Amino acid sequence: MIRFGLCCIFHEEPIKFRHATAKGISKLDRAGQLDKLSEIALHNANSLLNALRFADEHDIGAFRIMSQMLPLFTHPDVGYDLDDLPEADEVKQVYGSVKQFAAAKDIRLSFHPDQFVVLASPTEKVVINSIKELCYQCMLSELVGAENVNLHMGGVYGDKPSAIKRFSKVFNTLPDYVKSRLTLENDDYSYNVADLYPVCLELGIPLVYDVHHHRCNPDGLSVEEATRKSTETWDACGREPHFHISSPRNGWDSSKPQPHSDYIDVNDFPECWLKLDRKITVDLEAKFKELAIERLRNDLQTVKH
DNA sequence: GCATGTCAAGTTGTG
DNA sequence: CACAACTTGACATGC
Repeated sequence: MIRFGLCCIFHEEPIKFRHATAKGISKLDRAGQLDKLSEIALHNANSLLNALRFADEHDIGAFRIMSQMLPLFTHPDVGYDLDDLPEADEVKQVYGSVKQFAAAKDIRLSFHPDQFVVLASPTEKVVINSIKELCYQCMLSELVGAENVNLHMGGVYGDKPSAIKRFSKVFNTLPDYVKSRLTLENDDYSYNVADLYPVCLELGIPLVYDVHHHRCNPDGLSVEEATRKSTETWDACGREPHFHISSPRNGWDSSKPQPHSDYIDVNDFPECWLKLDRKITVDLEAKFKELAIERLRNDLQTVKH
């Protein structure tokens, strides 16, 4: 009933994704830049396919794809189009294999743009860059068959309702291939489920419920209530609910419960998720990645809940 | 080789 | 006011 999701990378399994720095790339001439970026893009595409094979063999039903699959794609100076890469055809072919494999094995794919993507920002330039990044990730989502591109609302700027209004306004201007993939996740400082639920319903955006963030940043809702509200937003578009879980590295009593620990403490796993009589996705945000999934699965079976 | 400092980008809270 | 935290360490440089 529960499919567990792995986020971005592996801890022990030797499947690696490569990066590039703008500084390093800038030193090359344009042809050299595209050669290197192409090489990394093809490497990462093959790693993604290997990641899905691993997932299939280990009963992992979801995988989050790292934003840097195509490094520096939206960078103002060294950014590029997929077709600029010498190996664009090979890269696209591997993406096609990824899409086919994920569909055949029912592995749910998602993206999680990083903190620089803030549609609610009052700074126009930040919004423009954010939209550019979302267009990139949604374009890639189409090629590899990813369902979700999951966002945070971002900053408050001293006035939550105004920030949410700015978000809505920008959201409505986005092209369909972007709009149809975006989801909103409650965060650990600013926006909780109570804040996001109304705007998610209004705009038809599914709400990804992160129970760890909810515990760091409570809103008066119980875990059960927040789970129900989130589930409702997924039902509204006929899709499978998607949740996140992690455990605090320094324990719940510390002043900083936000940092993630190596594994998931089975006691942090909401009992109500086990009782939902339906298929759900739970991404594990834990440093030890595939090892954490194996351990949690084991703990859930052996530890009385 | 291996150590260590650095890396495009936003926003918030802590020490 | 610098730094860590956020979905993630890897790359570049210097010895």
